[in-house]
Parts: sequence; C-alpha cells; structure tokens
Amino acid sequence: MTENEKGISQAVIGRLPRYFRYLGELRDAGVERISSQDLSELMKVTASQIRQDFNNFGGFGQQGYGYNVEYLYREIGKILGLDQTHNFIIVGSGNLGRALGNYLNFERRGFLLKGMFDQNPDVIGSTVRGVKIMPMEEMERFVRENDIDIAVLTLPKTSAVGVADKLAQNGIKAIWNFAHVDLNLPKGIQVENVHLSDSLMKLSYNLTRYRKEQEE
Amino acid sequence: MTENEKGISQAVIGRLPRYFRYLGELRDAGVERISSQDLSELMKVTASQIRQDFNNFGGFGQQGYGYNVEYLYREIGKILGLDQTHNFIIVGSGNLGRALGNYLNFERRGFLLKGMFDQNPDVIGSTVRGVKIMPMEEMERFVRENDIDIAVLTLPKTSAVGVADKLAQNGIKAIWNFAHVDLNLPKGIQVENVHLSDSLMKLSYNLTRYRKEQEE
DNA sequence: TAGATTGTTAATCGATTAACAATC
DNA sequence: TAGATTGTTAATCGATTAACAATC
Repeated sequence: MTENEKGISQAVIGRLPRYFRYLGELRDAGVERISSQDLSELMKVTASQIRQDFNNFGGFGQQGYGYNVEYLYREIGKILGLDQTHNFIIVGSGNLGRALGNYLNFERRGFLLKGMFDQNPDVIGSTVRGVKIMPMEEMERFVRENDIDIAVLTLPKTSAVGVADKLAQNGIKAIWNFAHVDLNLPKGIQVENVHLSDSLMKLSYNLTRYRKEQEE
Repeated sequence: MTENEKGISQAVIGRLPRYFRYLGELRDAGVERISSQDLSELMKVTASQIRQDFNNFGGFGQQGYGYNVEYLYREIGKILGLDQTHNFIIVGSGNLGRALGNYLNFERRGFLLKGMFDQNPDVIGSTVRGVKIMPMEEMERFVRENDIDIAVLTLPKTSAVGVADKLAQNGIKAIWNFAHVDLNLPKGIQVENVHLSDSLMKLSYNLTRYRKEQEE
C-alpha cells in the first residue's frame, strides 16, 4: 500500500475481492508465483487490467518474475482491511438475518458477530451461534457500548430508514443494507447495498432478452 | 420496446430495477407524471442519464409533459421480463436457501418456487411455504419435467460447479449463483452472481480507507 | 401560441486495452 | 547476458454529461 490510495475507482475496488479469491485458491494449491498473463487466462480478464489494477496500490510484482502469490494475496487482504477485525450486528433476525448470522466464513475474515436484534417477541431471547437476539430497544445502547463498526440491515424497508438513522446517530461506521430501499446517511458512513430483487430482475432481463433473440 | 434491444450495456440494465422501484413507489403514491428533472432529483442521478437510459428502449415520454408514471412503470416491468412467469428451484436448502424460499416478493414478480433440493437427509422431506425439499438425485429429472427456467444455487462452492453443469445439461436457462465460485457455463445460459463475501469486502475496503483518511 | 420537456447529437470524462521501455 | 514480465505511458473504447433542436 502506498500513501496515496485516494481516488481509486469503485470499478477497481469491486474487482479486488475476486483477485483475493483467486489468489487464495492458488496459494492453497501451492502455487508460488504467477504472471499477469497466466492470471488473466485463469480469471478471463486482460493482463493489462490486472497490472493496472495492482499498480493503483504500488508495485507488487517483479519484472521477469511475475507476482508472488502469497505476498500478493496478503497485500490485497490488507488493502481490503481483512487484517483487522470488525465488530458487527445484525438488525432484523428473520430468515435472511439468521442465515447471515450462521455464515461462518465472515468470522474467518475478521468480521465478528456481536449481537442480533428484532422486534418480534417470538425470536427475542433465542440465539444464533451463541449470539443472543435482543429487542430493538436495546440496539442503540449496544452499538455505543460495544464498539460496533458495521450493522447488517435485514429488515423490511418500512423500518430500515429509521433504524439506519438511529445507527448513524450512535456512531455506526458502515451499513450492509439488504433492505430494498436507498439509505440516505451522512457522508462518512459507508453503505453497501445488496438488493436481491434487483439482482434477480437483471437475471430476468437477460433471460428474457436472450429468448427473444433466439426467436428472431 | 423497440425491435433493436441488442447491445444494451449492462450498466443500463443494472439501473433498470432501481427505476422500476422508484416508479412503483411514485405510482403507489398516486403520482401521475414526472419529468426527468424531478426524477433525477429524487434518485440522485442526472436527468441526462435518465433520458438516455429510457431512450435505449424507445421513447416513453412526451415533450412538454414528461413521463406517465404508470405507463413507464409497466413498460420497464415488461423490459425486465416481469410480465411473464418463471418457474425456479432452489438447490441447497441451508439457511440461505430457505431464507430465499421464504421471500414472498419474488412470487409477486412472477418467480414461482417449484422445488427445493438438498443432500442432507435431515432437511429432505420438510417444506418451505408448501414446497417440498427433495434429494439431489431428483433434481435433473425435476428440471426436465417441470419447465424450470431458473435455478438458485445456495450450496457450498465445492459442489456448485458440478451441480451447475448438471443443470445446464438438463436445459436450465438461467442461474442465480450465491456460491462463492465462478461458474463456467455454455453461452446462452444466463448467470447472475451474488457473491456476498465480495460485497462485504468492498464495504470493508471503504470503511478502512475512510478511517485512514481521517487519521491523516 | 409560449413554455416545458423530451429525444438526440455532440462534448467530455473515465475506464480499458495496447504497446513498449525499464528492469529483474 | 538474454528472456521474461512488470510498470507505465499512450491509444482506444465506452459511458456519462451537456446542449439544443424538435415537438407536445
């Protein structure tokens, strides 16, 4: 990492996790080094793009040699902030919230589930992987007192905006938003949206379009 | 829709679901017409982009008037293929698979859950919203015999590739892939990836970066 | 008709790809 | 050293924004 990481486009950032995944797999397979050319064939992107992407963060390679897989893997991990731990909570403990709470891989990457919340008395008090589901009323205090960085919003869009505002007021740093609504939070609070139905509609578009083309 | 919808960029397509959502909300709020200017302020994009996007599919507006909300909403729905029904199955009936199976909104958009599959004997035989979870061995036959368009893959990446290949061989048209692996399917089979951990890493990057900037 | 606003062309901006000199 | 491959500049491509004539 260099001093100047500002202004790196979201296009580049969006590709980092995929590089990270491929490099992790190469490392696990015992591969020591790889050239941008070989990686490009594996990942089906251009070698040019790979080199440009990495060079946004400084030089990780060596002329005539390529990239050291282990080193590059770790550096990208650092860029992504995976060398640190982040405490997170899940707000909305329905099916999706509980599914995410059960997903163990997040822990491996340094994301630690500290609490879950819901307003449904039937689920309050039960646990997911040892983490208690608490009533919504306790959320604000909990965020303040437990050094919570990230909140995962898996609740209906009607309540999502209000909850997000409360979280913002209590010092949350980032929101992973699964509610089907755009949140409008103060600059400085990072929001990453996962709009599942949008994703399904995109699939539907491509499916429909392809069919029509076949009919022509 | 015009005859020539080929070559529409994925950038445009990716924005359609968001237009659809805003227009649906406007319609529900009883708004009859809207100008690209007003919509641009609401959605925080440029009016130019809105007009360009819509004009990819032909003219939906009227000079001096703007766009009729109801009409535009329906037209975008059609473009997205939401005027048709699609049968889908869920392969992998763990927490995430069951969460998606319980998500009722898909039904409202014409996506009909016809079957779920798993290899775990503990869940086979149980139901999600009346839909039975069947053993994996029955998947191929089921796809062939029940006019299944879309398969949702919510299973570990180790089995995802093999299952996707089987689905392809049995005539699946589209795959909504939640497994953390890139599928490599014959051209013509649409794939939409939802890589949740990639999304979380992006959030982590932005969070980490913002912090570093503050420290400077 | 006059005013408003689209549809569309032109200008700009940014991202991707190509090329190659630097260097291991 | 010669060969390989990066880092980086330059060229191309595509997407976004601006401008405005067409027209309701």
